[in-house]
Amino acid sequence: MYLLAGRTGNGEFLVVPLDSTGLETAPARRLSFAEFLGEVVAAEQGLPRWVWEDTSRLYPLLLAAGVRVQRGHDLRLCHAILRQSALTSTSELATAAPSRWDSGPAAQPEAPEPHSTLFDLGFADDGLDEDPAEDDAQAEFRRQLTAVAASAEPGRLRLLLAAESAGALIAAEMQFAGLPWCTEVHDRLLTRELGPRVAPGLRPERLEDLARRIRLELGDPQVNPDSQQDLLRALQRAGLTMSSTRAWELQKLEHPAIAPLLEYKKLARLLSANGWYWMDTWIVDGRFHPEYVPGGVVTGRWATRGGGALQLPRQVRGAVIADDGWKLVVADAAQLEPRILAALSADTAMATAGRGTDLYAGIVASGVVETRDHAKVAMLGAMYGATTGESGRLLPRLARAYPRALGLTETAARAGERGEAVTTRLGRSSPRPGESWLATQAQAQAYHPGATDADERRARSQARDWGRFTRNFIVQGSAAEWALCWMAEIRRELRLLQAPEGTVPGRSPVFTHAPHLVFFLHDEVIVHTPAGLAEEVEQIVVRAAATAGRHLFGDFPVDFLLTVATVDSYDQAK
DNA sequence: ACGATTCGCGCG
DNA sequence: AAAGCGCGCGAATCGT
Repeated sequence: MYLLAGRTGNGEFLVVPLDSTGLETAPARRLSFAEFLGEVVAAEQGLPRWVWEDTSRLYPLLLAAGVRVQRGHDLRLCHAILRQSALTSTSELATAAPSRWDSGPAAQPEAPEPHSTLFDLGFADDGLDEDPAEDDAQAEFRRQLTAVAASAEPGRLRLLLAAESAGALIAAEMQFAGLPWCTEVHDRLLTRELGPRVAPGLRPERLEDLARRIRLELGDPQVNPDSQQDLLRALQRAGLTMSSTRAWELQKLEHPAIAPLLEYKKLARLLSANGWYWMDTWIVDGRFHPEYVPGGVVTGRWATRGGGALQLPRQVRGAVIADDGWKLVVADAAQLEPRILAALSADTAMATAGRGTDLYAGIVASGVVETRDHAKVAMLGAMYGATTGESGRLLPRLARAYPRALGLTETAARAGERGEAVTTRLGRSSPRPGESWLATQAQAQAYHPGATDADERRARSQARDWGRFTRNFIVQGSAAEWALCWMAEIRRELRLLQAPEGTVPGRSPVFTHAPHLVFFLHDEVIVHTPAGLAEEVEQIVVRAAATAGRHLFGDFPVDFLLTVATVDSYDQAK
């Protein structure tokens, strides 16, 4: 059963029961927020799917009131998928003129203030926009159901929409719960690396020392190591030939200034990206509450807004510490993208290489290449479109051993070079290139009177760029789908784990008493769990990976191996 | 003075 | 070691 929910113009909530085609089975009910909460809790007994416009705007209100739901359908996210998908390209939804449903990803009215966001604003705040007429949402839902039903792959699309919507619920829940963060440990780490905290704008002691040494070794008392051009000029004056100040270029050089400079760059990065200012801004009551943006990346991966949650450096992961009596279960899908590629292309040889073992090691064991590093760099090259270097040299050997897998990436690349879209396992299609791309291609056609050699070169290079994008899209996007299914399954099973105690489904202090997801990083999750349940959580996470594999690829025999660890702090994992 | 762009680097 | 994909963010620098 579906329950359509939304807000009316005057702050009331509307709930409409719908049948499987999106038609109402009972009149809409107008409810106060308190009534709405009661309705949600009561309805959860029947495991409905909540249909609403935007999970990221409505669900935080429920979470703040202590209410969770199990299943959802996010109209905004699902619209974006169906609008673009090659599987639904002839549907009314895809062919209609652009509407408000095409306004793009989560147009946030204002940047969230870290200290006054969803966790404490409650629902008295009127800053939220009102949902427009519910008719509109219902009509959109019906268009979506129709588009899916008429598509060539309704089963896959249904799974994709369910997974995307589950992701939206999880994203809101993870932001609400937050990642356990120990500011004392973080502060000690910063002090050990940088020296005692100083006022913003000043260099901590260690950085100041290093800056002094750099100036001394370069014989330039003025040079500012924070200024790239300043630094580049000073390095060139010291006789070093280089075109940038990138760390990997510096590493190749022999000069007494290089070592302190590399150290300076590392520490300056730590200070500016995850220093005391970051800590004060983003850690609230021992929790890091990043804002996740499901569907924020073209391929279907998540993005985040603020805090750089998806770039948490290994350096500071020691500050992610489980509460007393709790543990972190950290799980990482091993060589996810190559495994996805093997399954996508039904390449049984590649799947066999990864059966029960590190896939790169399996490639070595099959005699395709000599070392694990070679296997890895060659695989990445195949998925990213490398042509030169080590990776380019190894590719032919990989192609001989795994013709189906490599054939799939090549086909995807050729499609992109022609300006065509490619589609993931569950039905997310890549965007078409823009007008300027098409214009450049047309311009370079041989028969075009104005075309020059330079035009042609530029067009070919641009076509190859787009080919590398589509080549990667199909793998990265399908891997993102697997990860969504994995996480949705973990969430579902965690809920069953806590159910037997006679709790009310919609209302339970999950985030203080029961295992729950607290972090997601493309192919990695963290569950915060009471220590006594950690073993069961590990089993759930492993089982969920196998289930996700079956959901996407049926019986195709590819393993999705995980590295799983139960730890007290994030840096203890792998 | 201030918004947009570039560089460099963190993550997968 | 680093080029081939996808990102976000901060500081310096550019452009107005």
